[in-house]
Amino acid sequence: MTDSFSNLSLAPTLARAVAEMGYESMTPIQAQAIPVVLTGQDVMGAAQTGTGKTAAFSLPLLQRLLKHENPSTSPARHPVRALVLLPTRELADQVAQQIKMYAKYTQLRSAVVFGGMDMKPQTLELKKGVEVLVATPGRLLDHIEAKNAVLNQVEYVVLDEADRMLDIGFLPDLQRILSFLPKQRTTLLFSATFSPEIKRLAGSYLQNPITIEVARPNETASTVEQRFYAAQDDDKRRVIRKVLDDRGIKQAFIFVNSKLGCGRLARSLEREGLRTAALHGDKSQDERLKALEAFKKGEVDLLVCTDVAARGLDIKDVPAVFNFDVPFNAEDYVHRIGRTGRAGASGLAVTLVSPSDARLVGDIEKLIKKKLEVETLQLDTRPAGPAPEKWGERAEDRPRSRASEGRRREHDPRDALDAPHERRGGFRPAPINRDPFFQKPYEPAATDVPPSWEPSGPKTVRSSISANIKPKRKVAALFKSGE
DNA sequence: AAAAAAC
Repeated sequence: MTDSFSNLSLAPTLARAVAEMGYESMTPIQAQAIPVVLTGQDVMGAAQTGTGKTAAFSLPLLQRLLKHENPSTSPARHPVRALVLLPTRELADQVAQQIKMYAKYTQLRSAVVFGGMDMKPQTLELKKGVEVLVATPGRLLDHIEAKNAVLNQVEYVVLDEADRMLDIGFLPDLQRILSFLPKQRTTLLFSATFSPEIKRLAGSYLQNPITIEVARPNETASTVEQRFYAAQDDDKRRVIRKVLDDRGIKQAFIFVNSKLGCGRLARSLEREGLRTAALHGDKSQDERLKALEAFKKGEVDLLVCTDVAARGLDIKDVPAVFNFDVPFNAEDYVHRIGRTGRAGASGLAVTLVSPSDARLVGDIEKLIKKKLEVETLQLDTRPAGPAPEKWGERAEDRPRSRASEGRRREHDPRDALDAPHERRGGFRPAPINRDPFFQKPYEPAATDVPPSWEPSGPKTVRSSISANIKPKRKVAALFKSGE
């Protein structure tokens, strides 16, 4: 077997840990990346999540740390020799835990630092000395400024979820961190998606990189069944319930685009009797951890989350992912649905599409190079009542419909719980909410928008409609009367 | 149109 770990001649200490974890054969990304990383060359690696990416870079990295002692450091000191950067705290934690397991029988020490936790224990660990440091950017900069972390001996730097690390929100911090590292070093970049812009930008951080692509990048796992259902906002929860019922699905991730919407949707579902937890960046780290744990243990069935949970989280057996909101970036769609159908399991990804989302669906279609059909799911309990509300109206102005009557308040005091939990600011630049690497300016064609956005009449139900060509018009048409 | 990442 050529793809066996035993053919790698890993250090016995590493081989033992790998064997103990039950790994025998390598995944494709491991089989391709490990030999290259062992040579010390720069790597740009594209691989779906759930394909063993972490082992693909950490095993050869640990091997090199073991075999190639840095001559400029005395054995008594333990400078940081490898730095692994990730875009979310949960990911940093997860990757750090894996590295700890791989390094279990070596003398190499590792540590993880991220925000939302007390600095002191992290500082103590850093002062003891670690060879491998896993971190999120903000907290790492704190430790650098406090002189807790000295990075001038770093030989290897890994940017996981590299497309996110290189986007405008992270780039200033990342550049600052990189400015503390020696120029002479190995740089490894890994991501499930690589847009051409990111590839170009990444090139400026790499020296003669070897490109490794296992699954074609930006391609979604073939084990995931992808569905797009047209739904007005008020119907979305019922569509979710119906899909869960029809398919007998117990657990799911539900992605939304905003933190406020996350808390609200979680409470709505909870009120409807579903066991739900919310996960977003304004929750305390403790709440974030608890939400994730509760979902892993099966104490809650639905995890309503923002894109904080879109990348890399390795939770076994998530049978379904719902996109309550269509993601603003098509790349995020690929990452979100990557939460299901992991490691060869089958998964379901349902995206709920409202008329204004048509362009976003078109973007997704282009990215994954797959023809998408927006279907209408017949809701069993839908009363054959009056015409649906106008699309243009604000939800608050509309008469309350059906079951939500009297239950909803315009200002739920618990929304205050979703207020920023931690202070942000300081030297960070003002938030820029556009992402030039991913966003292309949208200029509607003359024919793109219907002349008048009429209130819709009785909704016609169609079995399916192709969003392949001019998706904006097609999907919008789905909501228009009598077409 | 948003989210993420620090005290």
